[in-house]
Amino acid sequence: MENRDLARLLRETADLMEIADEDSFRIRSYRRAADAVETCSQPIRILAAEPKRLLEIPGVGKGIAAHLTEMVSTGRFSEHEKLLSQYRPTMLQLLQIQGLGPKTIALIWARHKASTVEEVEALAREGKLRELPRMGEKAEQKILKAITAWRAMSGRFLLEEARQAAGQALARLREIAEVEQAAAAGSLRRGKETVGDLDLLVAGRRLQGAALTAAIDHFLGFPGIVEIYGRGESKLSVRLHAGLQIDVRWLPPESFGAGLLYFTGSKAHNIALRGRALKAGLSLNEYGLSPLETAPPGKSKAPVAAPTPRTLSTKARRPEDAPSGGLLPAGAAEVAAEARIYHALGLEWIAPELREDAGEIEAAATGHLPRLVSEADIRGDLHMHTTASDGRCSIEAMADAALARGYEYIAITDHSASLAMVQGLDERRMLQQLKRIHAADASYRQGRKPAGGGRERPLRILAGIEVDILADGRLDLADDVLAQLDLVIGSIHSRFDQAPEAVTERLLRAIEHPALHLLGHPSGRILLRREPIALDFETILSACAQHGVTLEINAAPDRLDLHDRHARRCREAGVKIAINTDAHHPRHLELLPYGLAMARRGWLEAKDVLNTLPAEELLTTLQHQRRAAGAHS
DNA sequence: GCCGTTTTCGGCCCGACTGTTTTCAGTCG
Repeated sequence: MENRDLARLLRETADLMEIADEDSFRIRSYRRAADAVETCSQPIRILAAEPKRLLEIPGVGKGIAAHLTEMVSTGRFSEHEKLLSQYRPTMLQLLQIQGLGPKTIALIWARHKASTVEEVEALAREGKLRELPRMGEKAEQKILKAITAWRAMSGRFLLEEARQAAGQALARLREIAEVEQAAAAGSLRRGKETVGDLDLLVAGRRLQGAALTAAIDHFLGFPGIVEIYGRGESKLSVRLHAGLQIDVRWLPPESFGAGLLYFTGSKAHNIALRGRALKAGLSLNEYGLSPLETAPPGKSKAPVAAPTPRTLSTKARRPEDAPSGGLLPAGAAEVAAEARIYHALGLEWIAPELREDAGEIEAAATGHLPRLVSEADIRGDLHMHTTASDGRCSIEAMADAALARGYEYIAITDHSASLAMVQGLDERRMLQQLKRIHAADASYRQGRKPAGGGRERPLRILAGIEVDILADGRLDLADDVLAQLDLVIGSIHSRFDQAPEAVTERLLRAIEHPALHLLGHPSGRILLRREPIALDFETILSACAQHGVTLEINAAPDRLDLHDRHARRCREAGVKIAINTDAHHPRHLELLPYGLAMARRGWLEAKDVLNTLPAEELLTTLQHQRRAAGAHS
């Protein structure tokens, strides 16, 4: 059992304990232990050989250590099984439905013996839920709506989960000597925020006959595989225990570029490309680009070896400029293979994130593709938490991590008091925190050596806060304190189930506040559990333009709450975007590629992004922004 | 459950918000 499996079992047990109405502190211990196990740098199954070493993990005591030892040695967890026999595994799904909590689930189970989404849905439709205490027609409707939203999300996986699985599966494939090329295609490569299944492509000259059979057998030894859907001439289809489907296809080496292009999609992009090929008398499929059957006599049917058209030769992007921001670093050879096809169609190579038939083909034909923002453009992170609220580490630890990444600045933005669960900062504690940030800034701006080596560099540490936007649009921290901060992020932390008009109104009032710099959760869309709310985004956008407020792309994989089409509208409206990781731990800075993927899908260039500015320019911009807003109000 | 300790128990996780109330339970972050 890997750490992630152990953490999952602990979390599921905690969820079931909640339904069983057990002690909340005990439940919290299970969740904390799950976090600790998941982030533990060493495999628990190794540590478990010496039980003392398990106790060294913070959050793991005698009780949890015994549970871990049981899981590692027997592959089972008796406490988990006991709760499951008492309740039902499907209740874990019910917990994912917005508005359905452990108490309600326990009540529905006690009264109706209903434990599946379908059963609860039926009860709601029959008007039977309203008969339960403290439930009414409104609550029933809300649950039905939440079930619809849940259905839309289920069966899809967060980009992060898919990328991890793809990384492991690709590593397995690359162990095979005959595999010369291997890459992930599909929506993962396009950087979509959720992924339905994985498409992996492999190619090798000797990958046929007995060698192919042996290669497939080797891949089937991949530990996560629980089911084989199909094993055919050109494709293998399996399912992992988490439910994710992986399709592996093998292609002739000369078709690898065409295959990558074809299986990366999107469907709309492929259709448009094929149309363009047809007009040029060519046929495009997953094996290559070739002259049409009906082509004029004399033309061979051999695949077109496509030279770069002269008209594009000066503008064509070098493939190495292109790879997608680090999320899935594509090999230069693979990109070059794709580029040959694009060039043969009179197009520049198009970054996978843009392939939606949303104007990218026209732009590629005329040399007007955006120069997409990339990891190297980002100079700092403007949204970070520390132990002052729910972060795990000190200001200095976060600063060191930023320094190691080569950043020029960071902003420390802990939660404000309304987020009581994490002991958010009230005015008094914010002022104390401000002193600490100023002290750290004074020290780091003199220059520090990054932990991993390298020359001494200065780092600016900005003082900020993530304030809560209350239901009436007020910010939950006094104006005189807000005025002392470099950066104020406003986020909504409660009641996303308000009517969209009410949430829009709430955001508009916050945008008008002279101290607000950045709007978090700007589209009311937290990926993990919700469908987008139908906010009046255009009105929000023009208010941001008027008041100089920047919108945030939150790179945490379960956030990404600014949709790519919103990002693109920001660009058109001249409203800046900040791409932040919302880091609660130094490691979270590595999540930047997820935010970048969203930004790139929204066609953003470096100039559209606030945190590509050099430190001094950024500070000036933030100060100016406050003055402009102040003048307005 | 874990943690810390003036060591074996007491503290840890609470405010905003809604829908159902007629004073508050349940959910969320």
